[in-house]
Amino acid sequence: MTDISVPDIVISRLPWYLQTLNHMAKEGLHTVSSKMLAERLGSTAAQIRKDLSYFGGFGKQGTGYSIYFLIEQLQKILHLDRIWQVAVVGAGNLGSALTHYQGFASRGIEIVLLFDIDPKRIGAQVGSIVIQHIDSLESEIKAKEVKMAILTVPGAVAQEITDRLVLAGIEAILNYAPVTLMVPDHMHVQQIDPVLHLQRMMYYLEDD
Amino acid sequence: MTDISVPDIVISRLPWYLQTLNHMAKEGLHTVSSKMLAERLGSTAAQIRKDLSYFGGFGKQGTGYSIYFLIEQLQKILHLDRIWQVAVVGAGNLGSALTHYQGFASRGIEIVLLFDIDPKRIGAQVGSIVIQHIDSLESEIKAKEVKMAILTVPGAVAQEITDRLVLAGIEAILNYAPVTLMVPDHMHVQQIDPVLHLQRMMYYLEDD
DNA sequence: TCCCATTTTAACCTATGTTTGCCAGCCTCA
DNA sequence: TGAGGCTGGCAAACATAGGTTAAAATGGGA
Repeated sequence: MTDISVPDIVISRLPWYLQTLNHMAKEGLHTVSSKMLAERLGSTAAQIRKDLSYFGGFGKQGTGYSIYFLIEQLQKILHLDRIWQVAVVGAGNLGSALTHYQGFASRGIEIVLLFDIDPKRIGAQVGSIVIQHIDSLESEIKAKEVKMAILTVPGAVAQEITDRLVLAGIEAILNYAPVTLMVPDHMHVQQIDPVLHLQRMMYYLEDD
Repeated sequence: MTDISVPDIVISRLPWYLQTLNHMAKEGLHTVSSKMLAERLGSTAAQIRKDLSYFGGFGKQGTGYSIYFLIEQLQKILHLDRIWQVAVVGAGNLGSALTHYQGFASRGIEIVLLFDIDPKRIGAQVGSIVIQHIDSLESEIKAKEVKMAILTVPGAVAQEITDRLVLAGIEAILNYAPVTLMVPDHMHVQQIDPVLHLQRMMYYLEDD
């Protein structure tokens, strides 16, 4: 359910703050001012203060923010104080690469299911996960009560698979397929299409 | 150089429009109304009309937009009426998967360089590209006059590599590493971190 | 040929997001 | 212990983005 009281654009910046705060913590820092954080992020101090103030006063005047405390608070806000289980649909190059990705486990994300339609791939192991046939998508997702899915199937079948994910109880989809998915209102979708991101930047490049 | 006359948020939506228009063209449609396009995209008709009107009147009253003409115009605006050569830095799972990705060639993007630091990988072929040592990054990029790079190196070295890319003449970076890159003002960076996207959606999910 | 439904366009208005300015609290240093 | 410099939080001002409305153009059908 979408909490409209905090703008989505603010929510979208919180993981980004958190990422840098974690780096700072690793560097041994204990406190940070909004100004310092802004410089590191290429943002502004006012923006960071305003974003954080939606959730309460985390800072201390004259000092700044306790990095440890702020990380803890952001994790609570974003519901990161638990492990989130995620299903990957599509075990091609990209799906396999993502399943292998080290950055998930260290940040509270666990890939627990991996599906494909190609009989030659079924049963093969990617890391510690066995590739299952897409026929068991609904039953496995329901059994494990997985709420998030990563979609790395060809564009031609992405919508069809999405419909099945919705019926299986998935509530959030990270979509790598180059199509705009049509989903019910309660669903959350994030699009990751490298081509779209590159094209956006091409606009600003000189056309030699 | 950033053209401030058209908001970046508008630019960011154009590739998305283009993607769906291309799908519609493949389906055999010839014209589309802003209303129809909005329904397909989960956007609003007014927004689409307003976005397009920044660049001129592409539509016809009573009819809508010619899909073919609109695709052509958007391609011109985004500088897609040419092939863009891109370098990939980091030939791990993700870098290799991206280099293989079929969706680039069909949309005017050509991966022409692939770098890694691991001696065991140098010389290996990924598709039609040979992995080169990162020592030759600057010389190869300059020789080929490549302006865009995809970064799939570990977070720990991402900033260092970025600095080298900037000096080599790269102007736009698609960054898959889980760090916020610090770059000069004239550079364009797009961040693709699956964890950040997932975390953003976790906020909206019930914390069982 | 004329009328009506459709749809863009452009101007305007509303809502949303960002920045600024100010104040109060906190720390440091003399 | 007191003064001065930082710093977060808040509210108001400002800028930007989105939605609405009225007018004009188009095409189709009677």
